[in-house]
Amino acid sequence: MPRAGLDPAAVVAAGAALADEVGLANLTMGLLAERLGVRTPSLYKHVGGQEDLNRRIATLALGEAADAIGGAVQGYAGRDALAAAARAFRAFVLEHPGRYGATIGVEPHGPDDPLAVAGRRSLGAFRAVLRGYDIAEPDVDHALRMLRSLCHGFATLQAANGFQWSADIDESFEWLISFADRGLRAM
Amino acid sequence: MPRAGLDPAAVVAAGAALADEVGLANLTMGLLAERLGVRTPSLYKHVGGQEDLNRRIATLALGEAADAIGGAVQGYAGRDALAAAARAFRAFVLEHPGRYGATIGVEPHGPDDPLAVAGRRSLGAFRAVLRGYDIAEPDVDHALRMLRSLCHGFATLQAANGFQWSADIDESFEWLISFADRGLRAM
DNA sequence: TCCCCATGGCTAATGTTGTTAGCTAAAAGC
DNA sequence: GCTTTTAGCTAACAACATTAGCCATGGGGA
Repeated sequence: MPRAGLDPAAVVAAGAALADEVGLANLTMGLLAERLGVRTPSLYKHVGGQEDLNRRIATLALGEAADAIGGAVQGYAGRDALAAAARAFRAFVLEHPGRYGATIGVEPHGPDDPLAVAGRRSLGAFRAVLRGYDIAEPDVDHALRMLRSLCHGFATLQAANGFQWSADIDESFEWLISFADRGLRAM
Repeated sequence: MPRAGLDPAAVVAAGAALADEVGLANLTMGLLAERLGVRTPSLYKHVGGQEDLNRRIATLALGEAADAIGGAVQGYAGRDALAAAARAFRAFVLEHPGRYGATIGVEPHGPDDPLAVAGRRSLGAFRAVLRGYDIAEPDVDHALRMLRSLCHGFATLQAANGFQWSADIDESFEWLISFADRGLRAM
């Protein structure tokens, strides 16, 4: 019985990668165990179960998304920052649909939940973009929600193949960035 | 053995209602059968299985959404139409989170799939709103995708309790409608 | 160096859920 | 009234998540 040398982080990382490959809905404990060269019940030594695994994948994903967006925005402001953030977000969702899907519908257990921390961090990356615009304080929260809805909606619709008809999707996304930029500058 | 008098439509309607009650993830064939006063395997006389049931619920939901939005828009144009459509859409998602959730990630099997027909119909309701603005033809598809992303993103984020912090959510949504209206009028 | 014990792996077993097979009685058509 | 279709049933099976309980590994202390 040679040891596999697993730990929670390795299990979560493999779970996230597998979710991206086969889709979150097809991520099964048995499949993940097989991928890790281990029998299914062994996973329970590292994660609490499927719900806990999903939570941890979501936390990982939100942290990675925050890094990706934050990194992309570095050195830019205004329209350039907005475009960089939006593109980085969409790229992340399209490259990692499984782990991003894990973030939908999970709620933090409290303000100290790592999930909540990662969520605030990724929100902060978007909030930084808004500092490049001249937005009155009471409007900032609304603008943030608008940006988030726009990016989340577009990326998830595309990931789910929700855009059926002809027009080019990349072009639509660039159009959408311009639309948001014009609106924010006009405030 | 008295007959229950079921048919596919009744099963799908009950499934949609149950999904709204307990959440799509908790919609189980056994629970639905119990709700209908029937044993689980009997459901398979009316629907092909869980995937088929989900598809049919999605089709129902898209049709209902199209009706709700189309009805709300009647007699309005421009900003009023946009606001009516957006509010009707969000109300539908919040009142029927289960059946709306069923629409996410399902793909039509072809252009004649009832799912595709219902999808085009609900899209048409949004497209009608855009006719009240002066938008150049090549921009219409992009604007449509923008509207859809905005409404879908906002409604699903709210349904998943994705908006944590303080600001009032209804107020944010109204703000978002104004934002979109200003942007569309400025084209 | 040797022992010990915490721990990560295993097998076996259980409960839940989706699904199929095959039977039977109720309805519907002639 | 007889036949045919069919909607319901029971029984059974397969996949999956999870728990219980066993045992070997391997690191830390005597």
